[in-house]
Parts: sequence; structure tokens; C-alpha cells
Amino acid sequence: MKLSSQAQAFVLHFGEMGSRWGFNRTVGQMFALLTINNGPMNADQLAEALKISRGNVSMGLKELQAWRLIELHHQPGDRKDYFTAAGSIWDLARTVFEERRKRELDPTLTLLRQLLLTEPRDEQETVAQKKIQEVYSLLEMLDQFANTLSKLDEKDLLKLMKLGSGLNKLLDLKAKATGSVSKGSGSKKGTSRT
Amino acid sequence: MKLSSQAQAFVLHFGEMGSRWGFNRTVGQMFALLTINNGPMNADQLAEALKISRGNVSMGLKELQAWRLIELHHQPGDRKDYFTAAGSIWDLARTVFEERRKRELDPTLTLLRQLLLTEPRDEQETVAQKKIQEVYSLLEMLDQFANTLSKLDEKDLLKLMKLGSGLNKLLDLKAKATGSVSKGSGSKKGTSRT
DNA sequence: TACAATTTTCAGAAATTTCTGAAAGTTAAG
DNA sequence: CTTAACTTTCAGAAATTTCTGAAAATTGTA
Repeated sequence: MKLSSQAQAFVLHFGEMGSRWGFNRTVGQMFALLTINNGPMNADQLAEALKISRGNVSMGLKELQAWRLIELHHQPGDRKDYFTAAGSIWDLARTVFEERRKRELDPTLTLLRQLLLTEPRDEQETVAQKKIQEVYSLLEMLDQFANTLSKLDEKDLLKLMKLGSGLNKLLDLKAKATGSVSKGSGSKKGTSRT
Repeated sequence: MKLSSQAQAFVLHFGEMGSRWGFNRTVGQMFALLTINNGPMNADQLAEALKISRGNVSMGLKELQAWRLIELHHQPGDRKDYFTAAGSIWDLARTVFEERRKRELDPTLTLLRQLLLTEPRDEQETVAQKKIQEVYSLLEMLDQFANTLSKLDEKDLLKLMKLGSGLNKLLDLKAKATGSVSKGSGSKKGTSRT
């Protein structure tokens, strides 16, 4: 199968970017190709289109399945395994998002939780402990937020993302509606510093 | 400088995770160490604590500066350069977030925009084009959302993240308050497929 | 200017990751 | 059971990334 120059560019780019998302170049390419291709592809077709070995394809497919990013299909009268990207673009994005959370955030939270159990022995360790606590709080909040986001359906996600600067007002709105959260001392912007 | 076993674990872990965040193991370790250490450190101290070469430290510091994650300080009467993590944990998180957007999302958007300019030549390319359009829409929305988030101050971010399941209700609230966004055809939940 | 302290650079070494392809494993059909 | 079609595995090769350390460059001081 010959790729159009368009498809070629798409596939190569997601190959490079892929490593950022947690898989290697070839796996990224395979996924990109399955995403833009019209209909399922089998391992030989992938190997030929991407000019990589059959064994490499096999390993890549395994990884993509572990990420739940592709699905297996069968064509009547053909013993080969065929694959497509699993679900809509939104589904794919959500899946990548969720998997990364599980693989990156969760282990870190586990470690930090453990570190926070030991008593600091001196000044140095007390400071470190405090920083670890801060990182932990931040990451845990992120984790919960990510969890919330990944449960929203496409419609609500769309709404939320489109809010833009409306988000500010919305947060005020909420504060008023519920009376929750500190009333704050106005504009404490320049506070952070080291 | 000897690291406590706590610091050791923290530093090693963020070394491993670091690669996910866009820099390599040693750079991740250096950053982690500067984050939990009480006070600034110079290049020699970093090299000794992490048991890596002086040259490696120099390269790592350069990269962390490019990420705007560390700041340079000087101690009176000492010609060495001293470094600390730049700003609060929140500042650091925001910076990493923003830098990653610039380095990953933006180039992808640029490429996709370009691909969308060429006319599809056949059925196959039409399908591909359509998929590319979907990916583009999604990523652009993400990009804008990320942009919005990174402009919120710590207080509002905190509010937003703590909303949890309240987010759902909030979105409804907003819809009612403004009358904006599609009225939708009720509950199209089961559409996605896995 | 001279010099000592310090940082940066970068070629090659070391470590790590990815890829290949042949062999082993699996499965459906007759 | 046997065979052919297909998939997976994995040892070693290839590619890529990271690291070292000595030499070059820079900087502040006198």
C-alpha cells in the first residue's frame, strides 16, 4: 500500500510526537496510519506501508492493544487479523489521557505518599518533606481533576473547553451560587516567589 | 553533599518520570534535587550529589534554563553560579505545562493546518482529510483550553480542580445562565463504541 | 594585560532503546 | 493428526540518546 504524501506527513509527524505520548516512533506511526486509513489493516499491510519488519509490527500492535487504542477485526474467509483505531477521535484522546494518568501520575502519588510517612530527622529533611507535601497536594489535585474530566461526556467536554475566558466568570458565578471557597483578600498576585 | 534516603528516592523517581515530561533522566534528577533542596546549589554540588560529570551538569542546567525552570543566583564573594527551582510548585507546574504546549501541541497544529490546505485527490484522501480535520479540531480546542488554564491564577485553578463532580452541574448552570451552546438532542451517550 | 576561577563545548565512549528476521508457537481446516 | 497460514518471540544488530572529561572559552580581579 502506497501512502499519499499527505498521509505520509501525518504518519511521520505522529511518529515523532508519539514518543512524547508514551510510545516509540513506530508505534506512533502505526497508530496514526490506522487512524487515517479508510478501513482495517493487517500486520503485513502495516509492515509494507511503514517499511518496518513484521516482528516490529507484531510488537507494536501488542502495545497498542495494551493501551486499548486499537481493535481487532476479522474478515470472512481471511485468517489474518485486521485492526482499526478504536472509536472516535474523542474516544482515542480520552483513552490516551486516561492511560497516561494511570501510568505516570498514579505511581508518583504512591511514592510520594510513602515518602510522607517517614519522620524527618533534621532541618534539611523537614524542608524536603514540606516540598514533597506541596508536590503531592498539587499532583493529587491534578489527578482528581483529570479523573473528573475523563468522566465527562463529549458534549460537556466541548462545552468546558469552549468556555475560554468565560471560565473566569464561571468560577465567580459558582462561588456566588454556593457561597463556597474563601472570599479571598482581593488580588494576591505577586505572592508566589521562592 | 549526601542525600537522605528520602531525597534519594524522590530524585530518582523524578529522574525516571522526567523523560515523560520532556527531559532526560539526569535533567529530571537535577530539577528534583533543586526543588527539594533547602537553598541554592552550584554545579559542583549537583555533580557530586548525583554522581554525574561536570559537563553533564552544565548541559542539564542549560536545558533547565531554556525551560525557565531554574534561576541563577550569586553568593557574595563566590564566583560560582548557584541555582534554585524557579518559583513555587504551582509556578513550576504551570511552566512545564506551558512549555510542553508550545513544544508539542503547536507544531502539530501547524502541520495539520498545512495538510488541510491541499485538496484530496481521491476517496482515500478524502477520508484521511476528514480524519485530519477531526484531529485538528480536537487539538485546537485542547490548545485553547490549555491556554485558558495557564492564564488562571492559583486561586482559580484551585477552585476549578476542586470542583470535582460539581463540574457537571456547573456546566448545566452556565448553559442555563447564558442560553449558549447547542441545545443538543438529549442523551446521545451510546454513540462512541470502544 | 595576565591569570586563576569557572563554565561551556564537543568528540568519542557508554548506555539504552528500537528493530530485524529466523525460529518457535498457535490455530483453523481438512 | 497434519498441514499450511498466520502470529509471536527474542537474541543479537543497528540506531539513538546520554554521558564523560579534557580542551577551549569566558569572566572577574588585580
